[in-house]
Amino acid sequence: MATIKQISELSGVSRGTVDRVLNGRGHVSPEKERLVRSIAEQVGYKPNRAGKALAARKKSYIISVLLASEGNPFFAEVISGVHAAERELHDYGVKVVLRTLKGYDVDAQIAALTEMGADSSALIFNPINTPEVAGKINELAARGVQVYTLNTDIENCRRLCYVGSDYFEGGRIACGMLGLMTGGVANVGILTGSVHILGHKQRIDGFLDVMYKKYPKFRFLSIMETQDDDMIGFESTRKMLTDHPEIDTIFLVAAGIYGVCRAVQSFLPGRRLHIVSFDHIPQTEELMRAGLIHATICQQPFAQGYEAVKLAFNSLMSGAPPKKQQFIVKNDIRILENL
Amino acid sequence: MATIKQISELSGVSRGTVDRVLNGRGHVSPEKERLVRSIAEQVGYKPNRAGKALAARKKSYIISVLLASEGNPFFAEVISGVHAAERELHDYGVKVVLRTLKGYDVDAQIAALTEMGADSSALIFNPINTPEVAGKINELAARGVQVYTLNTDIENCRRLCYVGSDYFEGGRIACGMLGLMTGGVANVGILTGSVHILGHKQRIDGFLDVMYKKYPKFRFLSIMETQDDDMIGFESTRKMLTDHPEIDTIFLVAAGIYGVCRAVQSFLPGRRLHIVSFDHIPQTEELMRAGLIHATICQQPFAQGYEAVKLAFNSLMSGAPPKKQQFIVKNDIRILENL
DNA sequence: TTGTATGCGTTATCAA
DNA sequence: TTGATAACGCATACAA
Repeated sequence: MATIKQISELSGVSRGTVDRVLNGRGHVSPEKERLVRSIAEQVGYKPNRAGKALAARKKSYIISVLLASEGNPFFAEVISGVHAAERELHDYGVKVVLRTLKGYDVDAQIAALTEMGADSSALIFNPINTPEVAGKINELAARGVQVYTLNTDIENCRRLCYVGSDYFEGGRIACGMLGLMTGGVANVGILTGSVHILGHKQRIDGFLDVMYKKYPKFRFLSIMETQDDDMIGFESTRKMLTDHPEIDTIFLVAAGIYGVCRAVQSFLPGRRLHIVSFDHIPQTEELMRAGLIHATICQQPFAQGYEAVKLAFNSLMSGAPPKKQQFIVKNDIRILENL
Repeated sequence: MATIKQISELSGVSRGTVDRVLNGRGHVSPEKERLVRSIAEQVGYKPNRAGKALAARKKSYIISVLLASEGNPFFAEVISGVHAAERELHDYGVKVVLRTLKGYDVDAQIAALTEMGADSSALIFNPINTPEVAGKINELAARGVQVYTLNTDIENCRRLCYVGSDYFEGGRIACGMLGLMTGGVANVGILTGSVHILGHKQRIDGFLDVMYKKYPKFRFLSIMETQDDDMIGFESTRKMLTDHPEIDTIFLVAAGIYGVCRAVQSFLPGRRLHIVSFDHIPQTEELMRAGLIHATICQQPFAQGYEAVKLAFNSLMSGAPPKKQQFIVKNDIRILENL
């Protein structure tokens, strides 16, 4: 409602001084500082984003996005969301710079962060969960760069907000779906990406949570890793089905789903297993059309990319950090009919 | 990229003239008009929303939202979405005026449209599908009011865009879910709101589409109406279950779900039917916790309200109508674990 | 018909 | 330490 101009009139100081106070630029006498602050408080001053945006065009903000996404089709939609936000914010003097990395190499990620952080107002990325990366985040934050984590979070650091899904809930949903599909009776095998990856572990925890509380007739027989790889997934599944031919239900926690499904087809031909997976990539669609996977839990990748950029923008424009430390997108059940 | 100022410099005419041409205000000589247009074309002029917004603050745009929502809890989330967009756009000189009506009275809706249309730049509402309302939309459009339909569409009129779900797809998903839950064998009863309401009919069409193509062992035994009312729903269900005690699967197309579920409990105590419903209202949650309803198809009510307002805003600010005539939100499967 | 000046809210620059 | 002023892109009232 109130503008800087009004505050300057009410307090009898110039607009410049009000600006200096409100944006903490210093060089203001303590009395005036107090005066302006109290008046701004009274009138409930909130900076106007349109005005800020217009002024910002002269020296525009840069929001950098760094994704370890190359070769991982899941991120295609995340990137679409980033681009959509970019188009929407283009008029407001914001530049969005996107950079991708292949694989999860800590040194490469930190090098990229260093480079991008140099000229960015905000930095959005999917962190590798190591102390080195956390330290880098703190360093950037200390230099005034707003850091956001996307899709994956990291603990004990000064990131402003995590944008992503609730992996534990995702696992619970997967179990709930399998419960509905099997009538509550199932011999379950789990294929995860890696037991060391936090998100995968949380999905399994969620799955087991529902299983123990709600489905006493679920028997959990085996868990193996795919390393997010189709070949390893094939081999793991072969072994699992050989050791436990009574498995009729598979919980696919991560990638490598094509290899797993091929193994199912090869070693249990004609048998109809109940399979639930995560995310929606081209292979998922193919496997669902083939009737191998029956449901997949999605985590709104588009919204993740879009919201992360918008959150950063709003924070830059309003001057205040996000109110919530987490922006959790809803998990989304997909079956063939709503792929 | 290019601004009005730059175009004026390139073309050697004043900013005022460029403005007159680009916004079709007339009083410009044909030659200058052609000149300015060709240059604007060349440089790919797109008006800057921040600048427009700032200028608009002097005489701000009004976006009116009219919802036949009173007494219908489904719309609570739609309204939340409207408010969220309002907060977001507040800085850009836009006022959002919300008004609600009780029930679906054509005269009342038209009267409200007339009143709100008088001082609105854009009008968003869920139309009753009658020629009178269509005529009113055309009248408003002729007077320069941008009209958007929300949640429900209406044919043969000059509304700019429909924001809502795909009801046919919703029905297909419901059948897909029941297919998964029943193993493809079911005796189905359908309880719709009214066979005369287009959205309800489309959901049933979608359901039958999947049923005939994919589930040959589904037997469709009976369809009755609830009139969106719990008492009528109870009575209809009682009759349906008496006439067809073999029913083990219920497709709940619309409201009145509480009455239906109570009837199921009363007349088939202990029997576990497969029930799928639409939308997420407090009753739905209660019935799902009680294990009566197993899945519900939601249509992103929040996004509907939010996107409709934003679409109107973007259109007002960019001067161009939405590119798409429909903004279809995804249908969303919910089970107990992701309510 | 055309051009100019002013203001929207904010920021940056320059002068005092 | 302060204040005045110009600029961002657009719209409009007014002057020519």
